[in-house]
Amino acid sequence: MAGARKASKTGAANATTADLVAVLVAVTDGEPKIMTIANASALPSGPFEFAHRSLQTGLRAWVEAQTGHPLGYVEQLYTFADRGRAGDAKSPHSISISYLGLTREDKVGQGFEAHWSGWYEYFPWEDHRAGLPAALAKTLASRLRAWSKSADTASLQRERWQRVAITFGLDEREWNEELVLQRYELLYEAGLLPEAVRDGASAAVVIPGRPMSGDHRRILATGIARLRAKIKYRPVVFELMPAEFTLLQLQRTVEALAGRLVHKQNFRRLIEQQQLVEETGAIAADTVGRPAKLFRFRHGVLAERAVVGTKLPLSRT
Amino acid sequence: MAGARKASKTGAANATTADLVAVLVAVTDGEPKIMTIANASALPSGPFEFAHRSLQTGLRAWVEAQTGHPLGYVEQLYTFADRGRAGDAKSPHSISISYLGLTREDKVGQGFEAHWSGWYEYFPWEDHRAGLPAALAKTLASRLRAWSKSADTASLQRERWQRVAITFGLDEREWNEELVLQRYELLYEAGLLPEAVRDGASAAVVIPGRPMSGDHRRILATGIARLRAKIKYRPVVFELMPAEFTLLQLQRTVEALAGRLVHKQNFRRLIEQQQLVEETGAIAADTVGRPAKLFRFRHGVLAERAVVGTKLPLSRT
DNA sequence: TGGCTTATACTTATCCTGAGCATAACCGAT
DNA sequence: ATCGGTTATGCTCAGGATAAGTATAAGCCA
Repeated sequence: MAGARKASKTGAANATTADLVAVLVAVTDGEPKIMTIANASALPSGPFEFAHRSLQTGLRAWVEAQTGHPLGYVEQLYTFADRGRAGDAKSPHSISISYLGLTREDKVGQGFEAHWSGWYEYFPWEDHRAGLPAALAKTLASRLRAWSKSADTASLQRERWQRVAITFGLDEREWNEELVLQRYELLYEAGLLPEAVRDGASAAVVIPGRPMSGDHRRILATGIARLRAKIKYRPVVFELMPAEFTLLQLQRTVEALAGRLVHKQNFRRLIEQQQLVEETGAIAADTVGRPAKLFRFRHGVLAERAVVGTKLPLSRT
Repeated sequence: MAGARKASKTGAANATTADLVAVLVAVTDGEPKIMTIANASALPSGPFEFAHRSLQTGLRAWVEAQTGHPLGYVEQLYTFADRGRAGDAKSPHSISISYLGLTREDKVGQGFEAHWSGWYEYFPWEDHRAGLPAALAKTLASRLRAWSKSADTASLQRERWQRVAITFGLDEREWNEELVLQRYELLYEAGLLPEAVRDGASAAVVIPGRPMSGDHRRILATGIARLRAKIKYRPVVFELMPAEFTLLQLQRTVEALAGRLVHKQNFRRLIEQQQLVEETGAIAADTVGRPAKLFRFRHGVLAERAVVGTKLPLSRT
């Protein structure tokens, strides 16, 4: 290794600061929420310090200090450097290491300026459960078309529109709920977000959706995308559920995260055939309609199976 | 945000150094290779510096400086802090940000101490294409069983063995090629790797497989795992292929990465039905047996489709 | 009791996957 | 020219998974 570093002008001059940022998610009454601070304009975060034994313990310390909420399930999201965007070429590099955490919502304790905010406040265009509100759909499409048209050459214009159509599911294309980050970045590039204007884009019209400080809305987009992808192949939804739940509650949680509706009967079949849950024997109270059986997550599956599916035609011989 | 930091004891004392590490992969003649330096004992790496405009440009600069090889396709892998393992509680935190890169192998230029090493040298137990060599299989199983038995209580022993059986596909379980990192970590925990002994494990017997300095073998495991997962749902294999190739060459590359054999006819069907490739019209020369058609990657797919499949029973209404 | 709501069971057509058989096209040795 | 070896390529077939919808059950309330 020593040899590997020869070309480096090493020294304290290259020190950086590393920030830990948390996207902490819960779902309550069919609405996905994220833990926010600073008047709902930022995610819980803080610098990685000496005292922290690891990145995760550092993150846990910050989240607890800022929100009073202990972290349960956590996974790393992405790491990025903040310069270029901030524009200050002389400041030391700053790195953000982001994490996704899953819990159940509970009261925010006294003395904390934290609270739970609905994530669709920040990404109204991501909620397709009831179809996109006509007004928003119209605004989006027209602004994006205008942006496409503002390219210099005809071929660039076509290129831009194709990208728009794919990421937003326009022109007969399917909506793909996982492209959260791509949509955010496209909107940023098109100058349609307050963050873009803040960072120096020519002040165009801006689109509905609450901004956040720094790169936090981008980090949130990364977290939503990861979660939407992950619920499809790992049983992580259950981190967001109470100990006992009905299949409809489970379905509503999934729909809240995915931003789309699922087919009820087929959803049940999927859950049951994978043996992810077991009946508790109890029946849900306080419901309209026929009462539903209560289920609990079969924690055994975590031990029994490692992953689900392959997409390669493996050979058995 | 300012308010969010109140609890912090800020100051230069919390500076860290960030290292960029590359897992640069190529496949030649059906063998996966990685770019190594320092006598094949380390991955290309170097500190993130002032001069670097972004993490990726920093990485590219280091890899080119150390190996002469330009980076093509790159994606971020994982970020981790090095302390605890290194044990030095007083040194400033050091963070490693790792990346996966894909290319085609070519000559390493004069004056570079870099070269391409087969990745199965570091992970002999990961190559299941010809079935695991009987000797290695026997060694592994017996050492792991011994480790399981060395737990204190009977229930802990069972727990350990269940973990072993799942990650290594023992006791009638299926081998899962994606669990590269889990297997590495289990072997580390069991004290069966030179790295574990180096880091202070009681010096037990050690298992075949070349170690690397620092956390580099762990990073490599992360890279292999990511790549094995990714080839199943994104057309990244083509980054490793020449411009024109036969379907068998493509298959051999996939098999090399996955460490398993695939069913030939079904593999072709899969590739063709997804319309990932198109015929060039040419025919492969210099072959035994019936000559094969040459294909090229249809770059169009990247634009046409964003992702492949969902696992949710989406509703159409 | 009828109407509303949600739960749950089944059916049907289609598509995807794993596995294998059969044939085609080339080479080299006899 | 033919046979055997080798790889390429086409095709079939059964079983399982999926998408979509129909039908029935079991509560509540007016």
